[in-house]
Amino acid sequence: MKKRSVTSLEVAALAGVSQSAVSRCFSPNASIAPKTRERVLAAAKQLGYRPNSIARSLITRSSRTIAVVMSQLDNPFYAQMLDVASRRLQQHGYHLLLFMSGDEQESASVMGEILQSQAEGILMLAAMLSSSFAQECVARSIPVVMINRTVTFEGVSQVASDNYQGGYWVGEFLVESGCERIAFISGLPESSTSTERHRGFLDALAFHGHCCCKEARGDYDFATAQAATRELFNAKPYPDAVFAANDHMAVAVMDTLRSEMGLRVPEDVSVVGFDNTPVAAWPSYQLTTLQQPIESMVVEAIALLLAQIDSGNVSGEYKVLPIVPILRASTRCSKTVI
Amino acid sequence: MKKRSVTSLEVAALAGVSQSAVSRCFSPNASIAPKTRERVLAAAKQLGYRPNSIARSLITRSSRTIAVVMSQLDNPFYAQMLDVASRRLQQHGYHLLLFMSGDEQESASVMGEILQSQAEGILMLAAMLSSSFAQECVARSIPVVMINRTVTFEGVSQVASDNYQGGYWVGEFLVESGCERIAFISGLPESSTSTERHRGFLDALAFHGHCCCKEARGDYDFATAQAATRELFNAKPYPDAVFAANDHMAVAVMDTLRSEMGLRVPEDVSVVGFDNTPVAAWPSYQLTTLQQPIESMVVEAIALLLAQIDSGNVSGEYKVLPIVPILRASTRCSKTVI
DNA sequence: GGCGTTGTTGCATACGAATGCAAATGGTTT
DNA sequence: AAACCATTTGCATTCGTATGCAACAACGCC
Repeated sequence: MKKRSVTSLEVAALAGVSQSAVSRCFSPNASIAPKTRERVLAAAKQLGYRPNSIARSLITRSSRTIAVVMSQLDNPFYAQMLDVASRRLQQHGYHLLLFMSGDEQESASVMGEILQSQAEGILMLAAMLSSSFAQECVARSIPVVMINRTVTFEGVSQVASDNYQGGYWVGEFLVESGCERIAFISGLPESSTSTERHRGFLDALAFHGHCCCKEARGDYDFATAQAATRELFNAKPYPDAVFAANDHMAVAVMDTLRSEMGLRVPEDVSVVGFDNTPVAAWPSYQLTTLQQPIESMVVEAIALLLAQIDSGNVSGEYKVLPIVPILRASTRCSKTVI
Repeated sequence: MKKRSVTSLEVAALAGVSQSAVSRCFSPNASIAPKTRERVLAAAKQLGYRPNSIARSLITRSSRTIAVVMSQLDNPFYAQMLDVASRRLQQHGYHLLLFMSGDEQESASVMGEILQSQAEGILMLAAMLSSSFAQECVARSIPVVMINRTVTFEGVSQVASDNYQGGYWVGEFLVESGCERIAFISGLPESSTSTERHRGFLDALAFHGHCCCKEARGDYDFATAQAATRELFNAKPYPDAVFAANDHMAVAVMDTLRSEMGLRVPEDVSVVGFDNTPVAAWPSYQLTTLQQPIESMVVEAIALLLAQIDSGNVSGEYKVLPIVPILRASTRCSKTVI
């Protein structure tokens, strides 16, 4: 059935050497005479030989593969992370096995696949990890790094941007720019990013003697944010500021305010988002938002993974990276902010 | 160094059977007594055994892996395709190995990696394939399917939406809605999607006795489209319609017209995009555009791949899927269009 | 009870490359 | 020419699982 591929043995025969010699030609630091090497490479080229990395993985017991688990790809923010992760892993000579995991049960089958696949590390991009699999990974000393999801399992590493600080900054900024009735639209309640932003935000308001006048729940997507906006603005007095837990929703808020409520941004309502996605910079929105250091987060996460793979022992580390406020025209500004 | 993982041999020892019996418990349709199976599964569970799919791949000579090559993930259109592809492959029991390939030289190293990885099929999402690698894939009977990139190599399959027809529709529609000075912003010149759209568009204009008043080049991204817009509108008489080769650019055009030129859409200028990305539906844009059947394209591409893998012989097939016009408020409409 | 039939099981081998070890090679020194 | 060393090479084994084949058991049938 399957077509036989060219093996090192055939190359060896053609070059008149042993299979070992062929192998040594394709592994760095191996002892091989330049002349032999040349002859072998010529034979390999002639036959179209490529080392079979599956066989190599089996004998060396290292797949040089990292599994990446994601829950959504429609958010450009995570798509960009995947982009960075992919290029970065390629640079380090690792392959990237991609898995999408939605509900609980799908997640179980995905984790099963990953464990069988002999991936050497797992990168979770905004995806959840069940406690039992976390344990199983630790038991097999497979490092796991979660990005933007907090979890309390022993041995699981985390990289996150400082969502609390970001939320705090928004609260403080809106108060200082003179907003009085400040509303919040959350993301998925189970996502720690949303809850952290929320907590920081409320703490800042409280510190300045304010409180959050209204809250609604979104799902990080356009439609729910639109519904949330209608809910927030269903009765006067309207909020004069809305903090949405991500840009995607903030943009939905702006669109809804303008097209359905006839309100202006920022004159009538200030809007703040989170993520600094490309859309936030578009002239139509000019959204004030917080930039997560996407690239650094991914780079840091991969560094953690590879370090743990190299050292051989998994350790639950926790990195928090600072967030940068991006001030644009979707918010009133009564004073200069650093 | 490497921690030894639990093998079928250890499970066999614990269950008091041979290694073969353990293997048979984990392969469907194998001959195994229910009682033995139960005993083995219990032992496997106790030890935390998972079959090593690398060893399995080596002996069965099938990796059950598809390599996906992309050039960009910042375009949500392709991110969505990847999403669909991933879930679909998972359903079929295949793994997805992701590669990003930018320039020529990177592409060569990526293709080398793929060939070594023993992937059973290659899906190119808007990425280019060099002639030599196409040949090498055919020689190894590895099926290759390209989505939205045309290529003339023997044995390489293609799935595309009917870009020509889409472009034709736009040309016809703009003429019929009374536009007089119709401009075009292209995508990357080497992408067949852009050239096909362009060709259909020009043919339609010509058929109706019009021509394209001005053209500019974009790169499918926001910034270049903005530059292109400035170029198109640097002198009067302004175009009264712009067809951008994708939504991303169309949105950039609208933003630039509104914020920099003080022009209204669609009163002063009609704008048409391509792709029907989520942004196109946002209230601020209400972009008339053409919807590519993303899901069908990917599903079709994967069906082609798997069929060729099963049958064992690669064949260069070519599928064109119809495109659906989505009429929104970014264009004037002087007559009812189907 | 002997025989054929069906269903299970274990043995042995294969997949393709990496690598420890010993043998062989080649060059240099005494 | 012998002895020595450094380098290169081949042999044999290994990784963990699948599978053809033969042995075997259980069972019903004549």
